[in-house]
Amino acid sequence: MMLSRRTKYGLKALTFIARQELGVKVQIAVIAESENISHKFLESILLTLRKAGFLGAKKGKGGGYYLLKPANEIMMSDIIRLLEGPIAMLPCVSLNFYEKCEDCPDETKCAVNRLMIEVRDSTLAVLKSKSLADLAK
Amino acid sequence: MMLSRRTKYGLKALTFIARQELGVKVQIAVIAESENISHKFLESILLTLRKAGFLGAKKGKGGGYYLLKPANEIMMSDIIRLLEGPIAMLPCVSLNFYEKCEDCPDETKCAVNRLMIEVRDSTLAVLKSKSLADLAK
DNA sequence: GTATTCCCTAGTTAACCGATAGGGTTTATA
DNA sequence: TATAAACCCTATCGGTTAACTAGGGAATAC
Repeated sequence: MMLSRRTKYGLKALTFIARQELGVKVQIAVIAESENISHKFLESILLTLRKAGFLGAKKGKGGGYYLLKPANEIMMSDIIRLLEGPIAMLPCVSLNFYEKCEDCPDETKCAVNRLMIEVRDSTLAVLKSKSLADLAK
Repeated sequence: MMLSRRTKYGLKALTFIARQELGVKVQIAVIAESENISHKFLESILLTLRKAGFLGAKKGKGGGYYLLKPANEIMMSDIIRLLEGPIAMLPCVSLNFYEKCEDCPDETKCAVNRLMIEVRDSTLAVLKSKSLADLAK
């Protein structure tokens, strides 16, 4: 139910980067200090975001991270799926990470399944409607 | 982000009980077998639900668990708060389990905070509108 | 060529989840 | 009143994961 620090830090870092002028490179150390995040931990989070294609990175002096896409095209649902995993609260209602429940013979008859589909849809409606640009405002 | 088995089993058990005639007592063993839940684990879950006032219990032969309130007065938000804990995805946006973030100097200025408030509200809207009677249907 | 900055793998520690163990207590009923 | 049925309660444990931490490697600007 809880958001991991990983995701929370990732969102904060992205927001920080999105607030810079377009194309400006931001260093891990700068974000880490400003947002009170462990440097090394943040490093691994930004690496994940880079590998997934949200961030670009430049090494060496004057290097740093920068957005690869306009902030208004980076949707919260995508970031959270990447850093946190499924948005659904049960594997059996996950759109992107579906897994059958062991204990449930027929999930179409499962009351919990039905409830969690509704929760998923309402959460997804929010996360799909919010972009990084909204966070940075 | 994920719902614990504890909560899932608890919801399934409550639904099972709610489907009985009013006042009928249901034994742990019956629910455990029907829903494929470990007997001992389910025992501890039902105990929690009883102590919180959702279930009554009768000991001895012919005993079992039964609802203390009509199913349509038992709201999902209350059950999930009891079994799972906070509905909010960050302590700093939790209504019932609020905690300040260590890393955030001012949460009114925190973009993640604002986003998670929206997620919380939309989740809560669903969970407050659904009762055990809806699940049992 | 050296300081800067990101890249990558692996390890560590603490907490937690799901489950189990093993009794104790109450109650119905013969 | 003996017995079996059923819930009550605490403790423990193995496995997994989260949140870091360590330490070096590779690219780049100057």
